[in-house]
Amino acid sequence: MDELDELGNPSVSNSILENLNDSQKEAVSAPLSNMLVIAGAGTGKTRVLVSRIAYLIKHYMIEPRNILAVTFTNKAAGEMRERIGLFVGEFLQRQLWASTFHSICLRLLRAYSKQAGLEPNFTVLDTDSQTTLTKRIMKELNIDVKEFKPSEAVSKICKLKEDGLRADDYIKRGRIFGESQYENMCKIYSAYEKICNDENSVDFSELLLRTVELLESNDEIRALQHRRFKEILVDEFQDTNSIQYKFLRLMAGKNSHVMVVGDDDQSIYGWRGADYTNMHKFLKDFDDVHEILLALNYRSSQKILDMANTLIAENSDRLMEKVLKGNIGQGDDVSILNCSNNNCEASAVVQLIAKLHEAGEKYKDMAILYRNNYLSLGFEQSLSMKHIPFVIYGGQRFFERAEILDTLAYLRLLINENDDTAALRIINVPSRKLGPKVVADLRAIGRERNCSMLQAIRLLEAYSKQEGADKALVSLYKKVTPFYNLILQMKEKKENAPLHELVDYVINASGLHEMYALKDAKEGKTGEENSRVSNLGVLVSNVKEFEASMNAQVAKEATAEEAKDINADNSENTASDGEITSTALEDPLLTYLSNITLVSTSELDEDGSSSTECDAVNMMTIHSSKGLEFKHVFLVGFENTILPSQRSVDIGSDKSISEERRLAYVGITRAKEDLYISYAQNRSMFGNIVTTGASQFLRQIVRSYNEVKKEDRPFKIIPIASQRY
DNA sequence: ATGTTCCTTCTTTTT
DNA sequence: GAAGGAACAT
Repeated sequence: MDELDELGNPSVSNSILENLNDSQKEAVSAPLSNMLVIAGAGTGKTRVLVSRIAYLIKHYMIEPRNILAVTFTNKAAGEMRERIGLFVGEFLQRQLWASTFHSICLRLLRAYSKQAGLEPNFTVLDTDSQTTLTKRIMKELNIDVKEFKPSEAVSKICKLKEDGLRADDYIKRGRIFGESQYENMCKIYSAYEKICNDENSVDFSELLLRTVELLESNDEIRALQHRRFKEILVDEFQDTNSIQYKFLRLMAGKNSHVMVVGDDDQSIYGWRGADYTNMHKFLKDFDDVHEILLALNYRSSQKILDMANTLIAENSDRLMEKVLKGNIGQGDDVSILNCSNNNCEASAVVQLIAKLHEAGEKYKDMAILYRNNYLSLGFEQSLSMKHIPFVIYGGQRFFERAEILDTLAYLRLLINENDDTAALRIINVPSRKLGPKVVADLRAIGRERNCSMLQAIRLLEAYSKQEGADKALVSLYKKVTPFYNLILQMKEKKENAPLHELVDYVINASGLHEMYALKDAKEGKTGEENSRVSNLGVLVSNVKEFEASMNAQVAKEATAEEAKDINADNSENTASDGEITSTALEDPLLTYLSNITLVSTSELDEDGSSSTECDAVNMMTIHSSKGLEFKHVFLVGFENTILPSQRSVDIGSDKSISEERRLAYVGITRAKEDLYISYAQNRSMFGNIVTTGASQFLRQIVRSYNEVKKEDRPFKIIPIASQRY
């Protein structure tokens, strides 16, 4: 290649386009325009996205700071940044925004908190606090939390926010035909909104909604974003919900271009609002959309792809029919294991794993995928019995553990003393003899004076020093004094010590350490890897890690500032959005807490450590396997009532079954070389034995090969009889 | 205020 | 079958 660019230098774009196929090249090197890339499973979607960004920077000379890349998970954002760094170097990579919808909104809201109607130190409400808060509201409104579950109310609030409806809008809208709990929801939502505002906190959907409202109402801020973000790229576009779509439309200006990449066949989050028809809408709402299809699969053998193609062809609501074509050969037959019950399914799978390992395969190249978390149990036991190492992804998450949430509640209170939700969580944890009575008294004062519990205590402090103070109030103050002093001491520590010392102090001074040590001891877990005390330790080291990365970032930002000064001539919008980049000036605790709520999982698995390096069999739900690939895949519990789930069958709509079928499709397309699909005729579930049998999806696949000679089918069915191992 | 026992519930999950 | 929550007793 001796192509030269306009300046007569060898073209840098060649190295970016190297090793891409024609349609990938077309996407990466397309002219600056709006683009919809439909990328089937394993067709190099992320690669195209990363290469496109590199191409924008190196070929079109777009400044990294004018590029916004949106992903769904922090993990995906991190990977993307890393891979872009390989192309354009770390210095340029650091200037571009690559993060999740929620992180972007958080950043914008911090920068424009005043315009968005928030105090700058607002906190992000995690799911647990959100449910607790809602429960509290429902109890105060005398709504039966058995009949109408707080979690249902929470998801309703989320849905309403996703539709852009505030409590007032919801009340104005009135009840929709067939809508249950409308009157209750009106009350709950109004109260919820008020408390969040009073407590200066926002939940996840609020991050999006508030940003959308800000951009809609503030022409200046919107124009600023338009000037800044010339190129916007979105990964996993089939997973966007309506408010995220709205956000994208608002962020894109007349002269910006948006490139979205997605696969409607892999849309498996419809149940939480994702709407893959946004891909369709995109074509209508954005001008001159350049459409590109990636169908060449680099991941799986043809027989695996044939199974996947046959399955997904049954879906009638696809936006586009895609037939995945592989380029790594036919491969082996897919094995379908017909097991008589779940126990022999587990032993058969484990035996196969052992056999593969004996043949020299690595455990970490194998994965067991299942529809529901509880299905992992039998496989865990069988693997343990054979002393085969395994890692379970998902399950209970580190930042959702009680001991961690307790610690975080103390920390949140130090940042934002309006946060009654946090205060209520820990005022009596560990026990300080501050029961419901004391709490009710404090909240009564709070209501009267329109302030939070902590501020109520402060008022009490001043009041009880007065002559002739009310005895009941003085005794109330005496009761809460130790707690109040504890918080004051923590605040002092916060000012005078590094973050990790503060966290360590909070854990010990609060008595949480002692309390959880006792609990561990009772369960005989002292010193164990997963004990509560060790989790608290992990939290402290996580804070240390965060501090270290913050310090590194501050150093880098300083050099970046210098560089900016040097190129000051090209600074049309340097000053105008400078405030967004100044994360370094923020309170480190505030930054840490926001990060925690937005980042939480994935990097830290259930041990709280990043244990990716060891050779162990991977176990996870099909949902969490999206985007991953493994040499050998065991797709287990491929049964009626499980996949498709009973609930989706009960709903009875094509839509709900289609999503389950896509889920099965995602599972199948994770496999590179070997795919084993297993099902049991009988399964013991929740204590009793249920007859399940092969999934309707499997029967459909098999049926469609009825006319094909056995040796030409892409699969073989192997009966596994009940026997003892 | 707290410890005990019974009863319910039981997708998928990121942010 | 296990875990978390609510009602009940201490």
